[in-house]
Amino acid sequence: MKHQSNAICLCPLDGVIDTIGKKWGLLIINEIGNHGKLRYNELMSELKGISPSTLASMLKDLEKEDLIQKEVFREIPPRVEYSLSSRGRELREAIIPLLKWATKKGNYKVHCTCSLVKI
Amino acid sequence: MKHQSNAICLCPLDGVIDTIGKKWGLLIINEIGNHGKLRYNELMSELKGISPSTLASMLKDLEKEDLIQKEVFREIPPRVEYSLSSRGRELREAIIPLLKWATKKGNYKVHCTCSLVKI
DNA sequence: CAGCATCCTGTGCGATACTG
DNA sequence: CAGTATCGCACAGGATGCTG
Repeated sequence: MKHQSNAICLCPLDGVIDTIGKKWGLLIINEIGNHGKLRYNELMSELKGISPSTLASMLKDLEKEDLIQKEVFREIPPRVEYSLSSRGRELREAIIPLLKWATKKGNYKVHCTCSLVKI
Repeated sequence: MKHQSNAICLCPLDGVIDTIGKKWGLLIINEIGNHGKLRYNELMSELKGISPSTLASMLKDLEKEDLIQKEVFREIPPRVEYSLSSRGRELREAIIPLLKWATKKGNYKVHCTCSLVKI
Protein backbone atom coordinates (compact mmCIF):
# COMPACT_ATOMS: atom_id res chain seq x y z
CA MET A 1 0.00 0.00 0.00
CA LYS A 2 2.76 2.39 0.96
CA HIS A 3 0.28 5.18 1.61
CA GLN A 4 2.69 7.58 3.24
CA SER A 5 6.06 6.51 1.89
CA ASN A 6 8.51 6.65 4.78
CA ALA A 7 7.09 9.23 7.11
CA ILE A 8 7.75 8.71 10.79
CA CYS A 9 5.57 9.83 13.67
CA LEU A 10 7.09 10.65 17.03
CA CYS A 11 3.83 10.83 18.97
CA PRO A 12 4.39 7.53 20.78
CA LEU A 13 7.28 9.14 22.60
CA ASP A 14 5.03 11.86 23.95
CA GLY A 15 4.92 10.76 27.56
CA VAL A 16 8.30 9.13 28.09
CA ILE A 17 10.36 11.75 26.37
CA ASP A 18 9.85 14.00 29.37
CA THR A 19 11.36 11.33 31.56
CA ILE A 20 14.14 9.77 29.53
CA GLY A 21 15.04 13.07 27.94
CA LYS A 22 16.02 14.51 31.29
CA LYS A 23 19.65 14.77 32.25
CA TRP A 24 19.71 11.68 34.45
CA GLY A 25 16.90 9.62 32.92
CA LEU A 26 18.78 7.17 30.75
CA LEU A 27 21.79 7.22 33.05
CA ILE A 28 19.79 5.87 35.96
CA ILE A 29 18.00 3.27 33.90
CA ASN A 30 21.22 2.05 32.42
CA GLU A 31 23.06 1.96 35.72
CA ILE A 32 20.35 -0.12 37.29
CA GLY A 33 20.31 -2.30 34.21
CA ASN A 34 24.03 -2.87 34.42
CA HIS A 35 23.84 -3.98 38.03
CA GLY A 36 20.52 -5.77 38.16
CA LYS A 37 19.61 -4.33 41.51
CA LEU A 38 20.80 -1.12 43.14
CA ARG A 39 20.12 0.69 46.40
CA TYR A 40 19.62 4.39 46.79
CA ASN A 41 23.08 5.17 48.09
CA GLU A 42 24.71 2.89 45.57
CA LEU A 43 23.06 4.92 42.86
CA MET A 44 24.27 8.08 44.56
CA SER A 45 27.83 6.79 44.31
CA GLU A 46 27.63 5.44 40.79
CA LEU A 47 25.98 8.54 39.35
CA LYS A 48 28.64 10.98 40.32
CA GLY A 49 27.27 14.48 40.66
CA ILE A 50 23.59 13.82 41.19
CA SER A 51 21.94 15.38 44.22
CA PRO A 52 19.76 13.39 46.62
CA SER A 53 16.66 15.41 45.85
CA THR A 54 17.14 14.99 42.12
CA LEU A 55 17.72 11.27 42.41
CA ALA A 56 14.66 10.84 44.60
CA SER A 57 12.40 12.71 42.22
CA MET A 58 13.80 10.86 39.22
CA LEU A 59 13.24 7.49 40.87
CA LYS A 60 9.63 8.39 41.57
CA ASP A 61 9.21 9.54 38.02
CA LEU A 62 10.75 6.40 36.57
CA GLU A 63 8.63 4.22 38.79
CA LYS A 64 5.49 6.07 37.79
CA GLU A 65 6.41 5.50 34.15
CA ASP A 66 6.79 1.81 34.99
CA LEU A 67 10.41 1.74 33.94
CA ILE A 68 11.82 0.64 37.28
CA GLN A 69 10.55 -1.33 40.28
CA LYS A 70 11.08 -0.58 43.92
CA GLU A 71 11.37 -3.23 46.58
CA VAL A 72 11.28 -2.14 50.22
CA PHE A 73 12.69 -4.37 52.94
CA ARG A 74 11.32 -3.51 56.35
CA GLU A 75 14.57 -3.76 58.22
CA ILE A 76 16.69 -1.56 60.42
CA PRO A 77 18.49 0.13 58.87
CA PRO A 78 16.02 0.25 56.00
CA ARG A 79 16.92 -1.29 52.68
CA VAL A 80 15.42 -0.42 49.31
CA GLU A 81 16.37 -2.05 46.06
CA TYR A 82 15.63 -0.74 42.61
CA SER A 83 15.52 -2.89 39.52
CA LEU A 84 14.32 -2.52 35.97
CA SER A 85 10.79 -3.49 35.07
CA SER A 86 10.36 -5.55 31.94
CA ARG A 87 9.43 -2.35 30.18
CA GLY A 88 12.61 -0.72 31.43
CA ARG A 89 14.67 -3.67 30.25
CA GLU A 90 13.15 -3.39 26.81
CA LEU A 91 13.88 0.31 26.74
CA ARG A 92 17.48 -0.39 27.56
CA GLU A 93 17.64 -2.67 24.55
CA ALA A 94 15.85 -0.17 22.36
CA ILE A 95 18.48 2.51 22.78
CA ILE A 96 21.36 0.31 21.66
CA PRO A 97 21.03 1.39 18.01
CA LEU A 98 21.19 4.95 19.24
CA LEU A 99 24.42 4.17 21.06
CA LYS A 100 25.85 2.46 18.03
CA TRP A 101 25.03 5.53 16.03
CA ALA A 102 26.62 7.86 18.57
CA THR A 103 29.76 5.76 18.62
CA LYS A 104 30.25 5.95 14.88
CA LYS A 105 32.77 8.11 13.09
CA GLY A 106 30.64 11.21 13.10
CA ASN A 107 30.94 11.51 16.83
CA TYR A 108 34.41 12.75 17.58
CA LYS A 109 33.86 13.37 21.25
CA VAL A 110 34.09 9.85 22.62
CA HIS A 111 36.44 10.33 25.53
CA CYS A 112 35.59 7.60 27.98
CA THR A 113 37.54 4.37 28.11
CA CYS A 114 34.55 2.12 28.18
CA SER A 115 33.08 0.91 24.94
CA LEU A 116 29.97 -0.90 23.89
CA VAL A 117 30.51 -4.33 25.32
CA LYS A 118 28.95 -7.39 23.77
CA ILE A 119 26.29 -5.91 21.61
CA MET B 1 36.55 -12.91 27.03
CA LYS B 2 33.29 -11.47 28.24
CA HIS B 3 35.02 -9.27 30.81
CA GLN B 4 32.01 -7.25 31.78
CA SER B 5 29.14 -9.44 30.71
CA ASN B 6 26.48 -7.18 29.24
CA ALA B 7 27.26 -3.78 30.68
CA ILE B 8 26.34 -0.79 28.57
CA CYS B 9 28.07 2.57 28.54
CA LEU B 10 26.14 5.71 27.72
CA CYS B 11 29.16 7.98 27.35
CA PRO B 12 28.91 8.16 23.56
CA LEU B 13 25.66 10.07 23.99
CA ASP B 14 27.37 12.72 26.07
CA GLY B 15 27.33 15.56 23.57
CA VAL B 16 24.19 14.88 21.58
CA ILE B 17 21.92 14.11 24.48
CA ASP B 18 21.83 17.81 25.27
CA THR B 19 20.53 18.46 21.79
CA ILE B 20 18.19 15.60 21.01
CA GLY B 21 16.95 15.42 24.59
CA LYS B 22 15.50 18.88 24.34
CA LYS B 23 11.80 19.36 23.83
CA TRP B 24 12.02 20.07 20.11
CA GLY B 25 15.19 18.23 19.18
CA LEU B 26 13.87 15.01 17.72
CA LEU B 27 10.71 16.70 16.51
CA ILE B 28 12.63 19.04 14.24
CA ILE B 29 14.95 16.35 12.95
CA ASN B 30 12.04 14.07 12.18
CA GLU B 31 9.97 16.78 10.53
CA ILE B 32 12.82 17.70 8.23
CA GLY B 33 13.43 14.03 7.58
CA ASN B 34 9.81 13.48 6.64
CA HIS B 35 9.87 16.32 4.13
CA GLY B 36 13.38 16.12 2.77
CA LYS B 37 13.79 19.88 2.73
CA LEU B 38 12.02 22.50 4.79
CA ARG B 39 12.19 26.26 5.11
CA TYR B 40 12.13 28.23 8.31
CA ASN B 41 8.51 29.27 8.14
CA GLU B 42 7.43 25.84 7.00
CA LEU B 43 8.97 24.45 10.15
CA MET B 44 7.19 27.11 12.16
CA SER B 45 3.90 25.88 10.76
CA GLU B 46 4.54 22.17 11.06
CA LEU B 47 5.85 22.36 14.60
CA LYS B 48 2.79 23.88 16.15
CA GLY B 49 3.64 25.80 19.28
CA ILE B 50 7.31 26.52 18.80
CA SER B 51 8.46 30.11 19.07
CA PRO B 52 10.71 31.74 16.47
CA SER B 53 13.52 32.30 18.94
CA THR B 54 13.42 28.70 20.08
CA LEU B 55 13.36 27.37 16.55
CA ALA B 56 16.26 29.58 15.54
CA SER B 57 18.41 28.50 18.44
CA MET B 58 17.56 24.85 17.91
CA LEU B 59 18.44 25.03 14.24
CA LYS B 60 21.80 26.53 15.09
CA ASP B 61 22.36 23.85 17.67
CA LEU B 62 21.41 21.04 15.32
CA GLU B 63 23.63 22.43 12.61
CA LYS B 64 26.56 22.71 15.00
CA GLU B 65 26.04 19.07 15.92
CA ASP B 66 26.12 18.26 12.22
CA LEU B 67 22.64 16.80 12.26
CA ILE B 68 21.13 19.17 9.73
CA GLN B 69 22.40 21.22 6.81
CA LYS B 70 21.49 24.76 5.88
CA GLU B 71 21.35 26.03 2.32
CA VAL B 72 21.00 29.76 1.76
CA PHE B 73 19.71 31.11 -1.53
CA ARG B 74 20.62 34.74 -2.07
CA GLU B 75 17.30 35.85 -3.42
CA ILE B 76 14.72 38.46 -2.60
CA PRO B 77 12.84 37.50 -0.59
CA PRO B 78 15.49 35.31 0.99
CA ARG B 79 15.14 31.55 0.94
CA VAL B 80 16.75 29.09 3.31
CA GLU B 81 16.31 25.35 3.14
CA TYR B 82 17.12 22.89 5.87
CA SER B 83 17.79 19.23 5.25
CA LEU B 84 19.23 16.35 7.20
CA SER B 85 22.92 15.62 7.05
CA SER B 86 23.90 12.00 6.55
CA ARG B 87 24.50 11.85 10.28
CA GLY B 88 21.04 13.22 10.91
CA ARG B 89 19.52 10.69 8.55
CA GLU B 90 21.25 7.89 10.40
CA LEU B 91 20.03 9.24 13.70
CA ARG B 92 16.50 9.20 12.39
CA GLU B 93 16.92 5.52 11.60
CA ALA B 94 18.53 4.82 14.94
CA ILE B 95 15.52 5.94 16.95
CA ILE B 96 13.09 3.63 15.19
CA PRO B 97 13.58 0.84 17.75
CA LEU B 98 12.83 3.39 20.42
CA LEU B 99 9.59 4.25 18.64
CA LYS B 100 8.68 0.61 18.27
CA TRP B 101 9.24 0.19 21.98
CA ALA B 102 7.13 3.22 22.86
CA THR B 103 4.31 1.96 20.67
CA LYS B 104 4.13 -1.38 22.42
CA LYS B 105 1.50 -2.39 24.92
CA GLY B 106 3.22 -0.83 27.90
CA ASN B 107 2.53 2.60 26.58
CA TYR B 108 -1.12 3.29 27.11
CA LYS B 109 -1.01 6.92 26.13
CA VAL B 110 -0.88 6.67 22.37
CA HIS B 111 -3.51 9.16 21.35
CA CYS B 112 -2.55 10.35 17.92
CA THR B 113 -4.03 8.86 14.80
CA CYS B 114 -0.79 8.40 12.97
CA SER B 115 1.13 5.19 13.41
CA LEU B 116 4.53 3.91 12.48
CA VAL B 117 4.36 3.66 8.75
CA LYS B 118 6.42 1.17 6.80
CA ILE B 119 9.11 0.32 9.28
C1' DC C 1 19.95 4.12 55.14
C1' DA C 2 16.70 6.32 52.38
C1' DG C 3 14.95 9.82 51.56
C1' DC C 4 12.20 14.82 52.25
C1' DA C 5 12.18 20.07 52.95
C1' DT C 6 14.00 24.27 51.70
C1' DC C 7 16.56 27.52 49.17
C1' DC C 8 18.70 29.07 45.06
C1' DT C 9 20.49 29.36 40.32
C1' DG C 10 20.65 28.39 35.42
C1' DT C 11 18.23 28.03 31.39
C1' DG C 12 14.80 26.10 28.21
C1' DC C 13 11.35 28.07 26.06
C1' DG C 14 7.19 31.00 25.06
C1' DA C 15 5.41 35.83 23.60
C1' DT C 16 5.99 39.78 21.28
C1' DA C 17 8.08 43.28 18.57
C1' DC C 18 11.48 44.53 15.39
C1' DT C 19 15.06 44.18 11.23
C1' DG C 20 17.93 43.16 6.80
C1' DC D 1 11.16 35.54 4.45
C1' DA D 2 14.22 34.45 7.97
C1' DG D 3 15.45 35.42 11.49
C1' DT D 4 17.18 38.69 16.12
C1' DA D 5 16.24 41.23 20.56
C1' DT D 6 14.12 41.54 24.79
C1' DC D 7 11.39 40.11 28.56
C1' DG D 8 9.56 36.82 31.70
C1' DC D 9 8.26 32.56 33.71
C1' DA D 10 8.44 27.75 34.91
C1' DC D 11 11.16 24.17 36.15
C1' DA D 12 15.27 21.06 36.29
C1' DG D 13 18.44 20.27 39.34
C1' DG D 14 22.43 21.44 42.80
C1' DA D 15 23.54 22.27 47.96
C1' DT D 16 22.53 21.62 52.50
C1' DG D 17 20.32 20.13 56.60
C1' DC D 18 16.94 17.25 58.81
C1' DT D 19 14.04 12.87 59.84
C1' DG D 20 11.89 8.06 60.47
